[in-house]
Amino acid sequence: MRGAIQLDEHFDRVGLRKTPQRLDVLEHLVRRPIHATADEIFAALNRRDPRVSRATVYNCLRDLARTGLVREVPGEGKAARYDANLHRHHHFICDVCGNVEDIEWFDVPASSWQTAAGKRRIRESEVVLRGVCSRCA
Amino acid sequence: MRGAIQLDEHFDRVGLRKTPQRLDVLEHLVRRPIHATADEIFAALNRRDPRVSRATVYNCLRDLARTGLVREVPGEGKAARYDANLHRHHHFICDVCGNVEDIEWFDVPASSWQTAAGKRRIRESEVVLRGVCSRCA
DNA sequence: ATCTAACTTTAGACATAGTCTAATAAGTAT
DNA sequence: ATACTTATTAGACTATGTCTAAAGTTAGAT
Ligand SMILES: [Mn+2]
Ligand SMILES: [Mn+2]
Ligand SMILES: [Zn+2]
Ligand SMILES: [Zn+2]
Repeated sequence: MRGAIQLDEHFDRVGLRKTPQRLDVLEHLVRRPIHATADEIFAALNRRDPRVSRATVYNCLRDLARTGLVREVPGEGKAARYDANLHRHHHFICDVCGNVEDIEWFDVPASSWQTAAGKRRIRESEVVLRGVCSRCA
Repeated sequence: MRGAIQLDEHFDRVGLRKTPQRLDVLEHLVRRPIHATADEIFAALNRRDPRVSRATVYNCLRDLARTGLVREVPGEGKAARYDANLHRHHHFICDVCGNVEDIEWFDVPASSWQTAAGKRRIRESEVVLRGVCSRCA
């Protein structure tokens, strides 16, 4: 889906260099799809290589997000959570443990929000489901 | 809708005192329904009465949220935004100016998410619409 | 291959957002 | 009035995020 070739293309297209740090941040998000915070990523990468800096993790996330390789997940927590799952999907937030889980994409038809949206130009609609996850049930 | 009597009842029911600070925080959210941050509320209240403390604003928001008089709005910004509109409604976030606007409630039918939600027990589903607001268009 | 300019990382200072503590103030019960 | 509970306050403290300047790295030109 997003192999080495497409990554080369992407970084080339958006004018960013394919650095080890950027790949490490991206790989962490891909391999542990738990919608990690910047600090969780920093802790993991810095444990394996103490030279990696906090600023770099923030820089990488900013650049990866700006160019569309990752996205920020909406939610109430105080630390931003990131997502490398680029398939269109929604999110579920557990009332008990706070974990953020992916929900397979389903469409909220324009007919639902058309009237309520008025003159606004709608680009996308994401659903945030809340409740109790299967583990906490 | 939420007059003095219901407020008395509410504070009584949840075992909180109806203090001036709590009422001021609540009133600010009601009268300027722009989904303000804690710091925006603190700045406004502190300007009118320099004795009001930052900690109190955070304490009030925490207590009002815990007892259901206000709620936190989902979004990517780094500061939490609060909402005293207790009607069920969705939100729109402008790509350009970042303003958070209310969207009249519409239902995302269970049939939409039932399959994707699996074993999770769903309590509510909120929609976050994104695009360009009427002012930025 | 070397040079050069642009890009990136890094440490740490700085800024913003939020929590906690201990003292004071305000309300409630006896 | 007194004792007790709850709430507010200032400021210390923690957490999250941004910025700066120096050093490291890479791509492209010569
Ligand atoms: Mn996701
Ligand atoms: Mn709202
Ligand atoms: Zn859970
Ligand atoms: Zn706008």
